Amino acid sequence: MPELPEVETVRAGLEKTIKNAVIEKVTVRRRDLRQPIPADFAARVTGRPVMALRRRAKYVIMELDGPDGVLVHLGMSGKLIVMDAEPTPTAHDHVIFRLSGGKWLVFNDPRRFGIMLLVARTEVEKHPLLSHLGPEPLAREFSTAYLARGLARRKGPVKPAIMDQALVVGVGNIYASEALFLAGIDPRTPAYAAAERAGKLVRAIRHVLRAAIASGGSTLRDYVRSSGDAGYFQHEFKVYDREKEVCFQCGGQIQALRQAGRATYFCAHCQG
DNA sequence: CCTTGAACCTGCGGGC
DNA sequence: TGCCCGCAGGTTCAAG
Repeated sequence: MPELPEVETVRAGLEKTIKNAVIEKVTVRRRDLRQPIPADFAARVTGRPVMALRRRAKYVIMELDGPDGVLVHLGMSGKLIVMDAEPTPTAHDHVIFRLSGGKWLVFNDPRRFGIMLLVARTEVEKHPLLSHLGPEPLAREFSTAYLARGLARRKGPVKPAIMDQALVVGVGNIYASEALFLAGIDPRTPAYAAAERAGKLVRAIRHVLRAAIASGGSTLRDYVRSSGDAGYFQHEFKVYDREKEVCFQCGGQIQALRQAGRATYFCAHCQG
């Protein structure tokens, strides 16, 4: 469910509402997520202030006072919601934080593909879950030359390649299709053949991610911001989830296909 | 290495 | 109405 823009929106919302709050009490209602929440999680987090909220790839890191940070991944269906009153626990509310200032933070994840772990703050980048990650798409490191090199050694189609978090992080199934449309690149193009248009693709990826962040992300089914509000970038989709609809650019028909098990949307006329 | 497909799990919508 | 199938903003693992 969440790609970089959604995770960044959640991070920013948490920063605004719970930064500097002290974690007064933690209730772990269910710990069997993609990786189990450690047995001592609540004890180690209780009593500590939230000093900063960071994001790396699709992970949120709540940095605590002291050596640790809470590493959170939302998987496909995870939510982090801040409330002003004690929540009545509902199905799939796995962790509930009571914070100073009368705030509550709820981690809800129906499919349980998410993660909530404690990691040493200085070791975050070295953690096995994060150590293989490529550059942030909005950072300088993600340059035309870098992407061209990365694409050049791949034989498969360009769309799954840009979704590979080892090449570049944060691009998921929605924004991969959208970025390729903006760059005018057919998603079936072999990655090595798209390498010559890497500059265009870098700009398209950055542009679509920035625009989506500005809109608070995309709400299709269940993604919501930490305030509980929906995002609205879904109204800006050019191709995603628009099979058989009219291409806004050429009037042709948007097509769908399946690549590496994921739905891909594109306009065959605009994307050569 | 790179690629693909299956697996993880729950809920929802469509077709019959 | 109810059931079965397929599908969903992700990641990891095995196997080719």
